[in-house]
Amino acid sequence: MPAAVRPYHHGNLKETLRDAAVALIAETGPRGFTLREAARRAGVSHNAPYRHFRDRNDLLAAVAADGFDRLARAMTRAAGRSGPLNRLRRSGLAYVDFALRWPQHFAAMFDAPWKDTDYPECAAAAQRCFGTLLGFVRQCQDAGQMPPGDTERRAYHAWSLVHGIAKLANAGQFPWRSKAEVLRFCAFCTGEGSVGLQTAPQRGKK
Amino acid sequence: MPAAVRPYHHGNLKETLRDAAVALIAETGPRGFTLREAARRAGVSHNAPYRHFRDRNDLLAAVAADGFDRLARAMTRAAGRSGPLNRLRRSGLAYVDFALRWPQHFAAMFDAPWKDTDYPECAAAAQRCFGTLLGFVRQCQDAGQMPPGDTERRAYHAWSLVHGIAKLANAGQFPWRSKAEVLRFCAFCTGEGSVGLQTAPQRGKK
DNA sequence: ACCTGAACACCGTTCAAGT
DNA sequence: ACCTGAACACCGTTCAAGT
Repeated sequence: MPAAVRPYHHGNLKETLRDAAVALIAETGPRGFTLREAARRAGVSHNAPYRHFRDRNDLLAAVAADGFDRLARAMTRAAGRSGPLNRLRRSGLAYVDFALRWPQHFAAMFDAPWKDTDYPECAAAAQRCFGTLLGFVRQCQDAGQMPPGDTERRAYHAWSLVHGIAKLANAGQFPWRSKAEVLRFCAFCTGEGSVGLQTAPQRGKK
Repeated sequence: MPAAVRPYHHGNLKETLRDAAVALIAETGPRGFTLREAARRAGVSHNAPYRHFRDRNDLLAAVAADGFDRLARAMTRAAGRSGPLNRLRRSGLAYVDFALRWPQHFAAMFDAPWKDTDYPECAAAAQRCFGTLLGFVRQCQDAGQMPPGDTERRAYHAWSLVHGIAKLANAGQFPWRSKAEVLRFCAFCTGEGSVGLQTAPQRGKK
């Protein structure tokens, strides 16, 4: 057997399996994904994956970690080089865009049970992702475009908003059918001089 | 066999199965839930459920619809009889509280694939749930506590925020370990004269 | 109408065995 | 070290059959 037919003995079976899992999840969702089918696509026996992953959840965690890396890159890329507040908003739009573009990948990142046990590489990737957002919020504060203090909480606040939009959109709970409409809604939520839901100014009070 | 031993021939097998599913999901998560185990707990054969539910997803949809009903009731109850803005905030807190108290039920409501096919009773229950929120936003606008117009979008905005908080909390993405801390964060997000993320006032601009 | 048992084609996971 | 085949205890779903 030439090496081209069996390249899995050279150490890249792990990545091959992860990519097969990504493709499989993209097709049928995290629930439809099976270890045996991933192995089948990688051209190995149904329990070869156990040489590289503890169990099914461990492979899902690898998919999730890969997703967090891609998401962080997409946010940084989208932010560009404009003012801090616009960078924050654009990264939020990129977050929602990512979720709509790779709904299954997104589900593997947040709905999988990888918090049950320890999947350090996955938690680290998620932390890097949040760190990107935190940096943008800090820049907004440094530039006087957001109130000072509570930097972490404000970043978690921004994350919650875009995460909720992404999740509800993927769950089909919004009336908007196209991705463009959802992104317009996201811009609505983060626009108008706030990155949140506006209340009327408390006139006459204090 | 006395009726007490076999009460399932009288038409309440459907509810019994749904409650068994709820309990099962609460114990092991939506993924751990199986039709066969639910049937076992209900004391019927492993395919008796097919008399009442099309398939596994159909039973999950019944669980989800039940969850939406409970959530809507919890939000209305929590709102109480104070001012409109406080009612909106309290219902948001109740939303997050519900998600933290019944994480698996909440997952069945939003992560299950019941949007793939038609589960009308589930969609209707979700709509009633959103309608509660929409009513509170409208009352805020009528009382001049939120800017007029875009009522639907503002309600979806509020929903997105609390949904994101609930989801990220249940995914273990927040640093806060206790429910009380998460609820305090939720109050932080919806407090301070806004129900969203504050940006600094655009001084000097228009 | 409602429920049952047997059957089919799948899973995840384990284990002894091969190179 | 890395991979395989057989085996175990599960699934969801279908179908002919029972009352």
